[in-house]
Amino acid sequence: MKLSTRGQYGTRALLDLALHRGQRLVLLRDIARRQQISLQYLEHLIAPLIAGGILRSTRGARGGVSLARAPEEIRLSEIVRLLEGSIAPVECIDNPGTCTRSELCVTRDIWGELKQAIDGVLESTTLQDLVERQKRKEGSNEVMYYI
Amino acid sequence: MKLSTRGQYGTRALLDLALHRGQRLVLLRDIARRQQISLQYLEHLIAPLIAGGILRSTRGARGGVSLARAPEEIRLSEIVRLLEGSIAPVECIDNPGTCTRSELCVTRDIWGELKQAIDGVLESTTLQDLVERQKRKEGSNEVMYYI
DNA sequence: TCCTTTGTTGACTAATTTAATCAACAAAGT
DNA sequence: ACTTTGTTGATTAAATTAGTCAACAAAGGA
Repeated sequence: MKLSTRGQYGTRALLDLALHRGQRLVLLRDIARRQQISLQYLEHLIAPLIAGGILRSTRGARGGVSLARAPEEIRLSEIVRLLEGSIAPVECIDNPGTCTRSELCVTRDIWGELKQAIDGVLESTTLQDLVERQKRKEGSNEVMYYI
Repeated sequence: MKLSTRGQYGTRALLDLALHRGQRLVLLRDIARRQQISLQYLEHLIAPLIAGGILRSTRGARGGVSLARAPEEIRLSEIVRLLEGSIAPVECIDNPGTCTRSELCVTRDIWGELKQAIDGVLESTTLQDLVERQKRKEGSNEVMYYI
């Protein structure tokens, strides 16, 4: 039941981007530095996020990335799904055909409820929620969001 | 965010045992057959359940396994923890020291809430709940619990 | 006592997944 | 042209998963 580094890093990267967006595009290099993620690894996490319509990017000098939508419109569930695939704890939730006992299996039912519980948290949290939490958390301190 | 076969098979095996317990001990061989799990693999899943005080076993002829406690007293959270380890979706929930940013990291906070949500489902479900669900589900039919 | 049955344990292995890195490329600006 | 920045595919080392093999331990029965 572990989240891989893809989901962890990807979420951190998007929060970092949401916190640092301004007039100009944000450089992957800067996100990588602030979040202590290897740039080359981060580049590979970016691709599915662009394909999924969460990120926009521009190449070349003065290029960089930006959110394709408002942070209020980006849910954690979407980020995790794009980077990790389905969050169903077992295969047979998404594909009942993979197991012949699916129809009568009550353990399957429970794993389905588990998936709903997970979904509840991820669906109800947006990038904006994380931004606000972060600002509230660091508010009184003078700390910046990992400069 | 996947459950491994250890957690899946282990839960199925314990439910099977709860459904089939009677006067005599239940044979691992029978559980394995009914649940379509290799006996040799099942044997390895049994060990941590015995160590964890969920199962009791007797060797030799007329031997077998039985629940060490009433099914009402066995929670899914315990089964999963014994077979899969911590259900925390990221390391830093259990060990904040593994990441230097733990204190100020709001993504960590969210993964903590995710863990709580998962725990909520697993803590609130007992083996007896699964037994009742199974009986209710098969009740009107004449189907047996995977003979 | 010896044999059979049943659970226990440790060693090993093949396949898969994870977490990256290397390297060539594409596009945008100067 | 040249530099900067993102894009993509190939490759790899390490870890994890899902088992199997095989020797052993204990209980009961003949």
